[in-house]
Amino acid sequence: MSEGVEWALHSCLNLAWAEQQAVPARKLAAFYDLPPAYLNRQLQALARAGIVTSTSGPRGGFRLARSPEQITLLDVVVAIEGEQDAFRCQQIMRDGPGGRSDVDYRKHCLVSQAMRRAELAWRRELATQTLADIKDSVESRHPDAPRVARNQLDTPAR
Amino acid sequence: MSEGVEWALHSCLNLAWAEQQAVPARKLAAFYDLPPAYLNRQLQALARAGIVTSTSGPRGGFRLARSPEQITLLDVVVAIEGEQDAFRCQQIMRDGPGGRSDVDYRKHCLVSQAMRRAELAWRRELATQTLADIKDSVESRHPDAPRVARNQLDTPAR
DNA sequence: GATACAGTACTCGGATAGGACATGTCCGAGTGCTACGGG
DNA sequence: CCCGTAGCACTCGGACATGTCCTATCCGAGTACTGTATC
Repeated sequence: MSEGVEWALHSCLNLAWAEQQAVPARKLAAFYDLPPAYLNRQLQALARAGIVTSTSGPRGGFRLARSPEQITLLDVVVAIEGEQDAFRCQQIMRDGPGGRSDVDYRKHCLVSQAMRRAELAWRRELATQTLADIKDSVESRHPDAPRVARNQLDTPAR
Repeated sequence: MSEGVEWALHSCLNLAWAEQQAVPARKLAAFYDLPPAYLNRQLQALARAGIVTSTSGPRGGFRLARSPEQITLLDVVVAIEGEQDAFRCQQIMRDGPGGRSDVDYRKHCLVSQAMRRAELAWRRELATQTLADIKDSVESRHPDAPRVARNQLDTPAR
């Protein structure tokens, strides 16, 4: 799995703490000392998925497109990794003895079904947890986290 | 995820139907029209993991190292994909504000914990299902599957 | 006929290329701010 | 003092290199079989 997922999740948390203030990729990258241009690329993926909105120009940047309660971890993972499952059945049974080309073995092959069951368990777990859940957990353990984040992210007064 | 996982699972099933007769990689590959040398590589990984045993020379090949009841899908996946998790925390919080280099954020970072929860659900589902489960399901749905497999895999009498 | 032995064909195992995707970087299009000049 | 406007700095967005891992292949080491010659 791409490490961009980790970056995206932490960045979304920071965006949540930034309230609705637009934060440029440069600042989100500086927060964890990440390559700014590359993080920008991941944030673009989040924008395409409708998780964040982007604004160009000065005072521009990214902000959450909806409240953290309505953003699941699965949303973020899918935005970065893509829709397709990790295990994708190649339907090799079609070339086996008795294989039919008019059968969709992604549904009928029992190996595929078993792997899909595991994949669904994974997705269900990710879909259960929202960004707000993690945010609340962090805040209850580190009450000053929001203040620290805002301090780092807010544009310094000129 | 590597497609070698799919090949390995189907090949293990075929090895189960071959009973304890050694089957060379060439025949397992011919079963689904796969590249023989590359499948051999995957089978080597299974051998290193102790899932199958290998025998060189004529009448040699691979056979299951233990009964299908004692081989979980997780065993096969780990043998091919490796031990490490799909999501591996890079501990970017170490470079963030208040980050400590003496803290293992793979355990303490809540993002990492949430991702790990999902990963554990996935692994648990894979560890629950054994090769025997799939084998029995296939046999109950296609009673002639074992015979077809043995027909294809057994060395023709000379 | 039984046996020893050399040759052979077959198999795994690891070393070796090729290609696809993740990673990382750079520059252009667009936008809002800012400062200046005029009314 | 207020307003319009030109310039500018900043941001995203996509196009362009680089590295790493999956995919695929080939050849050598080892082994069991087979056939033959000998006793």
